[in-house]
Amino acid sequence: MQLSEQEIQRREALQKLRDLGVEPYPAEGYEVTHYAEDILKNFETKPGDYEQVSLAGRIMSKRIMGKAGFTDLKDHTGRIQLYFNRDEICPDEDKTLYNEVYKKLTDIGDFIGVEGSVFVTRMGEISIAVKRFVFLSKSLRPLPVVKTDADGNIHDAFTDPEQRYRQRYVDLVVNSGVKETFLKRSRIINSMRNYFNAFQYVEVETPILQPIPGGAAARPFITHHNALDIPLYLRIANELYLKRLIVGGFDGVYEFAKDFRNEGMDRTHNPEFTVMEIYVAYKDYIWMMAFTEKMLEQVVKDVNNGDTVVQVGDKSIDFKAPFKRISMLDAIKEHTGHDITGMDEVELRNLCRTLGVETDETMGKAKLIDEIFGEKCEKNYIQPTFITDYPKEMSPLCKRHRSNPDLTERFELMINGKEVANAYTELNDPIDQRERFEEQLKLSEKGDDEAMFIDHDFLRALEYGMPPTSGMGIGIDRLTMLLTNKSSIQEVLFFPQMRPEKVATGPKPADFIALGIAEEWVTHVMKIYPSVEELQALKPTQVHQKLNGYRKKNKLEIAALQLADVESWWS
RNA sequence: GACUCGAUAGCUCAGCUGGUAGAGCAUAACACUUUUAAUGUUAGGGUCCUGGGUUCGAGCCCCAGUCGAGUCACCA
Repeated sequence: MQLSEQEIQRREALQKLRDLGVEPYPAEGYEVTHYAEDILKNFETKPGDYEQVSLAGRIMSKRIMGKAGFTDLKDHTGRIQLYFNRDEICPDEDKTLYNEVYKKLTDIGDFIGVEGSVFVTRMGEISIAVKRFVFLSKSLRPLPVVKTDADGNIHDAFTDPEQRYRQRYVDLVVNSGVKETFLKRSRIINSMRNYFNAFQYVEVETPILQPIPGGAAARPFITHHNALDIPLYLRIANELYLKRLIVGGFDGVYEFAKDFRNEGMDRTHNPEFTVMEIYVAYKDYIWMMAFTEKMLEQVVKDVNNGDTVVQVGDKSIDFKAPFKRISMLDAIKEHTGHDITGMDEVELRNLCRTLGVETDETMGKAKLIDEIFGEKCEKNYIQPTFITDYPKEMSPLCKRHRSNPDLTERFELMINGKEVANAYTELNDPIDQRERFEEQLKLSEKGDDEAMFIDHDFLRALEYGMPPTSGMGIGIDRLTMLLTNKSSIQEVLFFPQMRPEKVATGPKPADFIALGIAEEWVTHVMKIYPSVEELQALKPTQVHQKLNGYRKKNKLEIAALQLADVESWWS
């Protein structure tokens, strides 16, 4: 491994610490009595509470000035300044702890624990006068140093998205605000969970590995189970399992589920993503609309200091319930001026041409309508809006509309021009469901690789009887993007999927050690012979002389090689 | 999948018709007892993403590739 200058220096510092009897990676825990945020917030009103404090965290910056030095410590609540005074740290003659250990052997990134008292510097900054400090963990790699000046300008920000996503741990340490996004994500999920639990609905877990990837139209990931010797799919949805639970007698079930879809990746798509799905018995989609808008209003209030208005880019979005409701056909009428009620496929195709919406031969009636909606209407719904009553062919798991057999009882919730939630009055007629699956099978035979499989066990469950049920799914990643004002899904996933990093293909010391070369020799051997192959292409005598010559020339403090040793590298 | 842009020191970035690489921060050394992006002086640090090509000479020009970002398409 090729170490940079700074990495070598830190390894040397590590050794010096040990030489001085300081353990850089102690085994025991460290007792923390206070946190940075608490001290900064409350010291001035109750200074008496902070005469003796103990904190632990990471060193973020260091400013030494002779016999005193300032260090910024970051714990999980924030940053606070530490004041190290030489004679305070080292009251006796021996000043090593200050001059060596503190001044030279602590680095940005190290974890330390400090004890001391809180005071205010002449510059007016609340700080900790350190009396004792210990190493908790030495950092061997330099962190990027991001500085903020008095006006709040950020200098030398760590901005390269590739590095930020691949090394999220670094991003979290040095970039303020990143952690807040993820804390908010957690609060969004907690708020939703609390809302459901208040209704006594039950949080459940259903299989991620599924023999039939059902519940949505998407290409799945496939894997193989060795003992059963069958293919298994990573779920693309959990809908069919949650409905089985409704069949089994649950009144309401929900799951925060990771789903997996083997499709393209971009700003709004990650191969694995989180969806919350909820199913409630004896309800329909009308009820579900009211349930959903109240839930979202509550979630937004919970994460937004009680406010229902969220700033997203240059738009203000108000989550105050009730949301606007409009049927898909009315939406199209509103934004295109055309009433498509009762139009057949030919008429729709002509309309698409008139409107400049691209079509192709394989598109059926439903797909054409969807295309018009997606092209002409979707982007207009900035404020939360329920789009209702979708064409039947688009929704094979959704119940036929009570007053129009060509439509289904479905809604999607559009916010900021994008779909955030999707819900149905669930289809519970097993005969109808079987027919819909069979239509999907025909699509599949035509080559649609996203058409749904027939799940016979699910049909069997429906045949035992499922109560009228409404279900709703909401994309947690996309909701989080909205509420944190992020335009990329990668900003709301800790570890977004990335292409694997290229591994250095160069030779590894281990390859040479495997030949029997002594460890002390390996780095030198590698300097002369970059690969095992190049070394072994030569004669042992030649290598033997060359290496011993190298040893002499560079005055290496290691024993000369014997020819027999060198010869053994070829065996 | 198509197009556009990017990859140079640990980090952020500069670089010239094509003539062996620069700055700030970080690092090391010295000075300095309350600093605020601390400061001052000095020093070290680079396979200029990879591989080919053109050229006397390539970080720069050409070709191919890798990775990333953006736009579009596809997908929900």
